[in-house]
Formats: sequence, structure tokens, C-alpha cells
Amino acid sequence: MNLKELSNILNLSQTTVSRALNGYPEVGEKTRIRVIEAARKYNYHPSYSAKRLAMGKSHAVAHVVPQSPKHSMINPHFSDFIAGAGETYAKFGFEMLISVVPYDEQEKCYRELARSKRVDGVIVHGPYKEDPRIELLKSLELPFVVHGRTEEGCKDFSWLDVNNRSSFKRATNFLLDLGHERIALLNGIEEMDFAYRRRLGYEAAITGRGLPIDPTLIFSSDMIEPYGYDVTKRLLKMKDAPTAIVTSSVLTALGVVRAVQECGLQIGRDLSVVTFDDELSFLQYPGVPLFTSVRSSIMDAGRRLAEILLEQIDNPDKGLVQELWETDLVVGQSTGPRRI
Amino acid sequence: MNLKELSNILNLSQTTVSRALNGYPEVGEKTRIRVIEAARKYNYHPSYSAKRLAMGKSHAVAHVVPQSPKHSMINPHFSDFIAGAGETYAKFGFEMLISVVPYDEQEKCYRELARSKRVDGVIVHGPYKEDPRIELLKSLELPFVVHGRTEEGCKDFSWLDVNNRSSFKRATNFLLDLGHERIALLNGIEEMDFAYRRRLGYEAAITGRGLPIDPTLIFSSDMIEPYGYDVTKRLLKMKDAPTAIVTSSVLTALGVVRAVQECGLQIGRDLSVVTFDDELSFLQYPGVPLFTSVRSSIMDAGRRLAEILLEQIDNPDKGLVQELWETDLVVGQSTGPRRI
DNA sequence: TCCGCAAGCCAAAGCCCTTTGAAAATTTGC
DNA sequence: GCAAATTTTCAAAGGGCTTTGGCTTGCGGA
Repeated sequence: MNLKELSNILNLSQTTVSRALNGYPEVGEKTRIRVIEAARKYNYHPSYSAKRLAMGKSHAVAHVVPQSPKHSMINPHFSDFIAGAGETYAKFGFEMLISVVPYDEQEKCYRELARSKRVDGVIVHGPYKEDPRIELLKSLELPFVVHGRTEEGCKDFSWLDVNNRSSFKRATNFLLDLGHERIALLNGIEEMDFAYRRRLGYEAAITGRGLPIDPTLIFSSDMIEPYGYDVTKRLLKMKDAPTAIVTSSVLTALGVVRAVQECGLQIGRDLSVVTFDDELSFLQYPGVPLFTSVRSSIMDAGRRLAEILLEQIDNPDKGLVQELWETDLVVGQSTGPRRI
Repeated sequence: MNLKELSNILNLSQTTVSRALNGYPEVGEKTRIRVIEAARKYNYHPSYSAKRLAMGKSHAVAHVVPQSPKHSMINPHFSDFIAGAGETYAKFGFEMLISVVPYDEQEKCYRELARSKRVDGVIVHGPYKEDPRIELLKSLELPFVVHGRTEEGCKDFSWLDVNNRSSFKRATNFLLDLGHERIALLNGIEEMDFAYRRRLGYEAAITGRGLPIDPTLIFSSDMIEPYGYDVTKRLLKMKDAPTAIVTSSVLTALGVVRAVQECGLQIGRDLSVVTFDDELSFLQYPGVPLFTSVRSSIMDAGRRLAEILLEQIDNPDKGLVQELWETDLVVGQSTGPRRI
């Protein structure tokens, strides 16, 4: 059942039927109802490919994720984000395309997406402090929004970011208030803007108390469990071991816990941990949270960013959207006063 | 630059140009070369939407993932799978569509995908022991492959599965060989076929030694960290506590470790753990593995399943593909002989 | 009574490619 | 040198929708 057949049945032109179904005003109300009912009755659905061809719009959004052996973008954080974004896309009838490409073929991929008009927009993940993708996308005139920001020049594109700096400042201050002075930072990869800002927040808190910044307490890596474990093991062996740790992900924090416990120590008593909590769905604890954390749902971010992108696509001239989300500090069992 | 323009430039018909570019035999070799070079020169790329409309093929594959608040399909296992599958799709120029839909709208979504021909095939994730999606897809005549199997009747569709039964039998036997007799099973949701088979394997091993099956040692839930933690806490409080645990995922196993350590016990000494290891990318340990495990890469499964599906799409009459992958047993630090 | 203006509807062009069926050009066979 | 068999090329018909520009109505105002 296609438009032609349906319009024949109705004794109307294709134009009118199309207009009636798409809510254009220049069609009589009785006609519209008649058309809509016939469409339902004969189970008519417009063909997507034809629609796309005719309109030059694809009703689809892409997420380009670089895949490199050493540092996979497809991780639990990503999947939670996708779950949120996907929900929004589904709600508005958009398709979500995931392009897994080798790290150095990203540019090619974006160019191809733009040229072929296969998608109406893209979401950029994990921006670096300086990220060439931004300029590329601007030049390609492909609508985009960024999850995160770049170090500078983020005035002229839409983004949604968590206030990483204030979050980590707050987390660190919380530990300082508990009397901790030697506080380690297990940060993400610091070429990435979010990690860079987190470090700034951490350092601001430390120096804010007149304490020195000890580079041997600062680490930077992919935020995975073994990272937390390994570093903590090492830290605990130091002569002047830190009494607290701020970490960038619950995954890493779990590694910290394992290391601490394995050394016969107790988390929250012998070592305090504050983590950034993306509220990953597969790590949700009922009851009192395990970790004291600054938290912000990455799934919500996915939902919202998708919304922003769709608005942007729908109405390109509407101006930029830039949202900075503050986090909540939630006190769990992983922190306690410094023991002398 | 479209086909019409290009053919005008070349003084050829659209037919010939199209054929030349698509490798049809009925075009002269000199002409073909001339066409190909012109295409490159003028940066001609055929429009995807037009191609789709004309051919009724979309060169895309969908993954329909149900999203319910209680049990998210989008989890780290899924994201690793996707990373693998996405790699294959990219290699063959296919698009990957992820449709996040409410649990009870899956059928509608599949019907819509089939009707609209928006994709050439789908991959079915996490089949239940009896799964209505299979019959649905058969009736819709949408090519599909299944990651996993159903309890019965899996003779007439393509699938790739890990030998869950033998894996868990082996894992359990390994523990039995170490002298453990009270072994708990922290299984996935047993309505799902993979978990059901795992339980069969576990039980086969136990009864194979003439030991009784204790239902109070068998658990079934989403395979997340808190699950492992909570259950282990409870188990360790039993009068007749188990001395070993078989668990369905490293995520859960990490929870087990945390609980054990928190009780001042040592993993591998006071409690042995064998886990099924999907080799999730963000949990890879260098060196001696933390967990003794039966392992099989879920990312490899993604790669292979995508291949199978693409072959199937390319050549629907080629017959079914059914692969049963055996796992490796890798001995790590989490197991040891039973202490008297 | 006639005109002008909306409101409602339509035919046809356009989007860009594939593919069928046939014609034109070339080669082969005798 | 001519008919037959190939090879090469083409015009045109889809595929199914949107959208432009224009053509009928019906009605209020003059």
C-alpha cells in the first residue's frame, strides 16, 4: 500500500493525501479525517527511503565512536549514554546510527556522513581540550552537539557538560574538611577536557588550603577497574601514603576498594574515597551508597543532549544551547575523618 | 554531482555509468576506466537514499534493545558486543542502527523495521528459553541471527552461542576437584536461555559427583556488581556457608570479591570464585588474571555474528549457520583448595 | 449580478538511482 | 562481403514520496 494506491482509493490526488497526513493546513477538515482513517484502515505507512530522497532529510543521528585497541570509546559510560539518547530518538521517530571507526578514520567518516546526508546531525563524545572535530563539523555544516566542552572557544557551538571543575573542587574540599591533606587524584586521560577540568578543580581545592600539590599523587589513565587497583596498591606502599583518593569513575573506585581491602585495610576508615559517579545503571546500589560521590546521571545527559540536537536540527537558527550541570554531593560509606 | 550530470559530462547514458561503477560485465573496459576516473575526478558518490529507494535494500542492520527500568539490556556486555559488530559493519559498508524501545514495543518495532525495509537484517540479543521474537522474525521474513539460542527448535535459524552448559560444568568440576562441595551459583536471569543452560551445567557437575543440589545456594538475577556483593554477604553468614562460588559475570564476581574482603576473608583462600568472563574490554588485567574463569570474548562474538548476518543477507539461500563456541578455562588467583 | 479572495484540491516536476528491453556498434564465421 | 552473433550503449520505466504552481470551488462584498 503506497501513496498512489491510497489516493486512488480515496479519489484524491497524492498531493492532498500527503498533505492531509502531514498536517498541512490547506486541506479540508472532513477530507483530512477521511484520509487519516483510510490510512489506518489500509495500514498505509509512507516509505522512509522515498521520504528521505524527496526531502533530503534522513531523520537519523549518528554517533561516531573511534575504536582503538588501547583506548576504547565504547565502554560502560558510553552504553549508558546511548541508552538515554536512544530513548529520546525513539520518542521522536529518529534513528540512531553508531559508526565504529578506526581512530584515524574519524574525519573521513564525518565527511562521508555530511556528504551523503545520511544523518541530520551528530553527537560528539569525549572532546579533547582542543578537538579538531569541532572545526571539522562546523566546516561541514553538519548540525552537532558536544557532550562536554573544549578548553577554549566553546562559545560557538552547543554543548552540555557537567561542571567538572566545581565537582572536583567540592569533592576534594569535602576530604580536606575531614582532615585529609595528602589526597591522591586518579583522573581520566588528561588530554580530554573533562579530565583536565577535574584536575583544575582538585588543584584549586588543595591550593585553596595553602597545601602543596604533589605530582606523585596525581594519575591519569583510562577509567577502568584495574587502574584503580594498581595505583592504589602502589600508593599504599609509599612511605608517606595518601589518606584519601579522589577518582574519576566508579569503575576505578571499585578497583581502589579491592586494593584497599586486599591490604587488610578498611575503606572509609583507613582510606577515604570520593568518586565521580555517572550513575551507571549496572552499578546502582539500593540503600546507603557505597561511595561518597559527586554524581550526575550520564543517561540523563544522553537524553538531554539528544533533545538539544533534535531541536537544533528542527530549527537551526534558534541559537546555541549550552548547559552546565552541577552535581550532587552524596555522602556514602567510603569516607571518614583522617585518623592520626 | 549526481549520476545525470556525470553521464552528461561523459557523454554516456546513466545506465552505462551506473553499470560501470557497479562492476557489471556488460560495459567495455576502456569505458569503465574512463567512468571510474571521471567519478573520482568529479568526486561523484551515489546518493544512498536514492540507491535504497531504487534497490529496496538499505545496507543497514538493526539491533533492537528493549529498555525497561528494572532490567537494562544496554549494559557493558552489550556495548562490547556492539563494538565488535560495529567493526564488521564498518568493514563492509553497512550501517548499524540501535533501536532503544520500551520492553513491550519490541514486536511493533520489528514489524516496523520489516515493513519499512529500513534494514536488511537484525541481530537478536539475549534470547529467552522460549522467545517469541524468533517466530515473529521468521514470519516477517526479515533476515536475522541470534546471539545465543532458545531451549528448543533452534534448528531452523542461524545462531552463535557459547557452550554455556559445558562451560559451567567445567567450572564447577574445577571447584569440585579442588575439594569444594558446597558451591553456590550466582546465575543470570534464568528465563534467559544462556542462564538456564549454565544452571544445567552446574547441576550436571554437582550430581555427577553424587552430591545433592541445594536450592538455597542457587541465585538468579541481573548480572551486576551489587548482586554479587549482596548475595555473598548473605551466603557468608550461613551456618553451612559455601566454600566456593560460580558466577555468571565478572561484574558480579567483583561484587563477590568486595563482600569477601569486607568480611576480612581472602579470595582464593577462604572462598573460591570461578566466573564466566566475557573479556570485557574495560576489565582486562595485564598479567596473572584475578579470576579463575571460563572465558569467551563477547566482542569476538559480535564480530562473527555480524559477519554471519551479512553473509545471510548477501546470500539468503546459503543455509543456516550455527556455531557453538567452547570456552577456555583460565586459572587465576581466585581459586584454591578447600580448607578443612 | 459580478468580482475578488480564500480555501481546497490537483497535475506534474523533482529527488537520484537501478534495471529492463531494445537498439546500435562491433566482431565473428563462412 | 554479408549474415549472424556479440558486445556495448541507451531510453525509459520504475521506486514512493514531497512540493511547486496553478486550477476550481464557494462565499462575502460591491
